[in-house]
Amino acid sequence: MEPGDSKEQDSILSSVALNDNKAGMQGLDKNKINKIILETSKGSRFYENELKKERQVNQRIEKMMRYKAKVTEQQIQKAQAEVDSLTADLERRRVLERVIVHVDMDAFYAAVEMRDCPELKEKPMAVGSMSMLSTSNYHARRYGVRAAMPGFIAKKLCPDLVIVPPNFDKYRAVSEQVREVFADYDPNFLPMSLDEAYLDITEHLKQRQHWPDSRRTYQICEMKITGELYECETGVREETDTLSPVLFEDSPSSSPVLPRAEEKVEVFGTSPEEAVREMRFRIEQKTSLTASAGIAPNMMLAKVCSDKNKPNGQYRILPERKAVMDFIQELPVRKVSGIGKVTEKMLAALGIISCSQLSQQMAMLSLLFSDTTWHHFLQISLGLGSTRIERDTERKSMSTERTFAEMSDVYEQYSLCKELCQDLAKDLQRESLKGKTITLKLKNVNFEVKTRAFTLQCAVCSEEEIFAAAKDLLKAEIDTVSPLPLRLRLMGVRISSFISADDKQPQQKSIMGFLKISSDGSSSAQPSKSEMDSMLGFSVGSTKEQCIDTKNPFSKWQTGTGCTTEPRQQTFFQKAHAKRLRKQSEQEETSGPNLEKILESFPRDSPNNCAEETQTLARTSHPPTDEADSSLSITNTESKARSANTMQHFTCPVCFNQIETENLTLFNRHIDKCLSGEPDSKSMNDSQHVFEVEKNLGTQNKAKKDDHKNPDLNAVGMKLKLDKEASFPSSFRPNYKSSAHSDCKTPFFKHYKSTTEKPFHLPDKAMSYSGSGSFHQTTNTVNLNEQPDANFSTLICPVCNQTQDTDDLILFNHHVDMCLNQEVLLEIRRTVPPMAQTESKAEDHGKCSAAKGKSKRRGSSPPPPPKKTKAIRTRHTIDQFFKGNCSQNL
DNA sequence: TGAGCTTCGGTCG
DNA sequence: TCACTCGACCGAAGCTCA
Repeated sequence: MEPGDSKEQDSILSSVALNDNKAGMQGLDKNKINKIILETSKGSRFYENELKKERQVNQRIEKMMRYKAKVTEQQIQKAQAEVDSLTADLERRRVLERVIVHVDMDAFYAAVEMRDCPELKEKPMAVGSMSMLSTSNYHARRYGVRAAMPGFIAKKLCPDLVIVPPNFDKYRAVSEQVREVFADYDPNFLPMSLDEAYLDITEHLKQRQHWPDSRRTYQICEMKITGELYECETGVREETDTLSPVLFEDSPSSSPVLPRAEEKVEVFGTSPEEAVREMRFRIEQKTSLTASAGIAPNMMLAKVCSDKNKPNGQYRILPERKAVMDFIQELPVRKVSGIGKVTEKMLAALGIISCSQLSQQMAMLSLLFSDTTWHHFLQISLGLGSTRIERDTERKSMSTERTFAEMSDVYEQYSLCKELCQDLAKDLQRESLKGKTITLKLKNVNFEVKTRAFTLQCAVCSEEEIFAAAKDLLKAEIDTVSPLPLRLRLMGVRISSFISADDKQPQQKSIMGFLKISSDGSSSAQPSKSEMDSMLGFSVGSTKEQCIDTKNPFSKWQTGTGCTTEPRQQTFFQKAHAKRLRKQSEQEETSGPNLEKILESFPRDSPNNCAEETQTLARTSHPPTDEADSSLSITNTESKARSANTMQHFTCPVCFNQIETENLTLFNRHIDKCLSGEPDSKSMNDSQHVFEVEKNLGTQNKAKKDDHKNPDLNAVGMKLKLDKEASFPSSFRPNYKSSAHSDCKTPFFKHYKSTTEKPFHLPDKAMSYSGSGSFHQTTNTVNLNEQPDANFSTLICPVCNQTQDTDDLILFNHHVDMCLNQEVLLEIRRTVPPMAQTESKAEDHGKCSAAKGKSKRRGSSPPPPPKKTKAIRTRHTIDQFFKGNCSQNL
């Protein structure tokens, strides 16, 4: 089928056409509305992209139908047996005892605006903008104007439409009032958004049976006339005719008419219907807004029911199997939350429109769809859903994105990326979350969406850490289309793979922990006073695994952490290191170089340089590859050096010589040469005044080494294998597949520069940790004879801090193992709670399934939703509905 | 082979 | 007057790698 084909135009209607699956939109002239929508959309890039998506769905359907045609009778019979078995199991476990209520405020945002601006009451209005509407009132819905419709199309449908910009602070305040009412019926109610919630009122109803009438009696002013608690809700309007600003004259409400002013009081009964009517009455009294509700034995049904008599109505399914099945039989599948237009279309292709048809073809569905999907279908067809309202379900990801007019300017793109990371970091910190996977989402001007992600080895939460990752993903995309500009219309940043609360505190002392010498992750080349203090053991240090360092001019990735929001504890190795430093410090007070002086030999880096970094990257977005790979991490400093147009002193982290240059590319080359073992004439000419003590130490060691003359050591020592790509253990490197700039040549050992000795001599001998407490040499061969002091190397045990006079890494590993066995175990025994203790803690908090690998995020009532309408992470997903039953039934 | 990761796309309001 | 299709979240499929 060719684009533009009339058949395809009919088809596309399902994509851009009116979705009238919403209260107040029945009986509209859909053809007329769709014609207008089509005319307005046609020819746009959006429309073209929708056509493309439509074709993809059609292909999926064709594929499904081809598969269906090949299904044999035998397969069907086998599938039917499985369906029957599962059905019987589900039936056995059917729970009808709970009374679940779904409450949904009617046209919430629009209703609030109409309440506060009465002249809007009689007009078609919507809340949103010309590009997108959040909701519309019922006058507007008669024209086909609905939520998630672009304002400009809505204007075509209804030229008189008044579009009011949203005021989320106001909606949040009203929502809070509504939630106060909810809490009286179920203190553990589950808010789904600002205007929706699930409640389990089973316990409330039990108590309610014993209440005197007086406790169920309300005056118009929401005053209980008698009883100990004489309360009057605030914000009550005295006049009845101002109570319902939404003006739903055609409301199919099944609830009794609310009391009129002259009646003054209303006594509510003890049944579920009466309790819910009372709740809605109180909401209306308190906010002057109406709500609709559904009452059913589970969440899935309650949700469908709340829509049944919308607006300002309620509907109940009795807790009997027959009542449930009668309700389900004729229910269109599209009415079920979680079944959208694509699933609806695929089911329609199989002749399935209603839930009864769903159950008739379940065997076939089990062959055509994944297990998860057809299990969902089966439960829908049986009218099953979650009977437990779980408030603290685990959030899986958090993101933020923005749509804008075309953006091709690289500088703007990086700036926006930074801004998004900032927003995301704030949200993360608000919910005390840390995640490991950073995803960049890009939508180009043709509406094509791309996501690019990578996963770090440690969870992060700060703006800098997120941006460090996101900017590289962005750079990779910019480079991909280079020299053409990346023409964007949307950018988003997402974080996922959250670590659980328990994981936030390390439970195991690892060798990795040792290598995080950076004390607080501030990671400027010049340690701060606090960092110094920390290194000297005067304050706690970080325990986090390797994080991105945006500020270190030498290293994009380095040990240490920028995760600064949590109280930090020193690892065993950090303590050992601090202890060592303390000793050295004491020694240096009388002799030897001052620690701070040595550290000053590193170039200073601005503590707050991310904006600058963004600019740098933006302006040098297409650097020559050879420069980019080795010096990306230095770009920031480089830019500053360039912009300042001054000579800067840099200390090579490999040979430790000071290099004076204004061009960091040269400095990078120097480092590369050092790493590869080549002499660098420039560096050799530069001053080498810094490490006298180190040289002395080296000389001593050399003398000792020469004494040994071990033939085995010579054999190994002349040609050591060096992992040029990473001069720190490979296991510390982040998983960075998605970026072309993972090359990291200079990190890690910079910290040791702060000491008067080289604890690992890693520049000379790169080792990687094998994971079992030992180090091993890796890959590239380097002739150490070409390096100063290259014909021997001194290894210092990271545990006991004693110099090991051997080049034999096997011997060295053996020594480290021995030390680890002794000291680490002692330390772990002393500081880490026994495993059993941790597990019992998890059990205390977790419910049912909470004792799995993942731990639930815990906490009491969440604060008002930080992100627009999202109050709690659960959504109306099929999964959510069946969660309770799944755990019970499946 | 299966766990983990990445990408795509479905759903909701 | 004009404006010209969002943002958040989750899950499945497909891929990679040990």
